[in-house]
Amino acid sequence: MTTDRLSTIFAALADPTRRAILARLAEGDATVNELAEPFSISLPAISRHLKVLEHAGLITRSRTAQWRSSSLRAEPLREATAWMDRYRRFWDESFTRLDAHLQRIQSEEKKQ
Amino acid sequence: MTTDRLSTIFAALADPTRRAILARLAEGDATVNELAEPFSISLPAISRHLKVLEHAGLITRSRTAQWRSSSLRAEPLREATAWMDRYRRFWDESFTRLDAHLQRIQSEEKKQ
DNA sequence: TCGCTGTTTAACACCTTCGTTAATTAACGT
DNA sequence: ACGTTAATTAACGAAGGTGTTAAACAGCGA
Repeated sequence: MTTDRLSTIFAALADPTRRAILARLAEGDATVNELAEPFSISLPAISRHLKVLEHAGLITRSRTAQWRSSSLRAEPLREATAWMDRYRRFWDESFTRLDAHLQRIQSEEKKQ
Repeated sequence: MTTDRLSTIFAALADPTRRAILARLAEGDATVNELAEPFSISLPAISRHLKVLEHAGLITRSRTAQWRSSSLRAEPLREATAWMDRYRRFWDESFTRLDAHLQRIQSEEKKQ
């Protein structure tokens, strides 16, 4: 149930191991072994996580010799953020103030 | 596997039906029946989606008489956005410019 | 070619998620 | 009390995610 892009992105982010991998990649490209090192899970498991991230567009992969290097591609996060921004006024103070300001203007316009 | 807050939030957002429900709630509170109306899935299914959203803190629920009204509580989206913001420099142009600016300042400080 | 290192694929188990229908609970109105 | 409306819980099945170990594949280097 679901193959839309946003769902894929959010699903990819819904795993702490994958988020940690992204965090690691933010510091620079890394091989599968390097990425696996901090975790107590097997290499095949990491390999699958990388496949999920790649499928979501959150990483790209290149190979040199027998090493496969992953690099961060955070553009999908922009999409995700863009979606969430629709709800910003429900939490963001400055947005609330802006909203109040606009309402004030509106009600003043009505008076005239 | 996983009960950390951020995972719960992202997992909740990884479903298009749930995102649509949030979109609907952005226009105002609604009962379960009202929320179910646009979808071709059963009421129990909607009821569970609401439970997922509630568990993620994305909605709160109140009851009056036999109706249970849901209302949006987007604060968790702020948390999610906050997490993603760490990667903003990987996609946002203005961030790149800011980054370049900061690096310029830093390297100039080193010269002195 | 052989062996080593790095990584993926295969096969399996387990648990969770998502949907269904049927039954139950809750509160209202008569 | 009874029937109706609103919503949830129960019980079940299909599908998918995550992890494991063992086997396979890929590329290097002697």
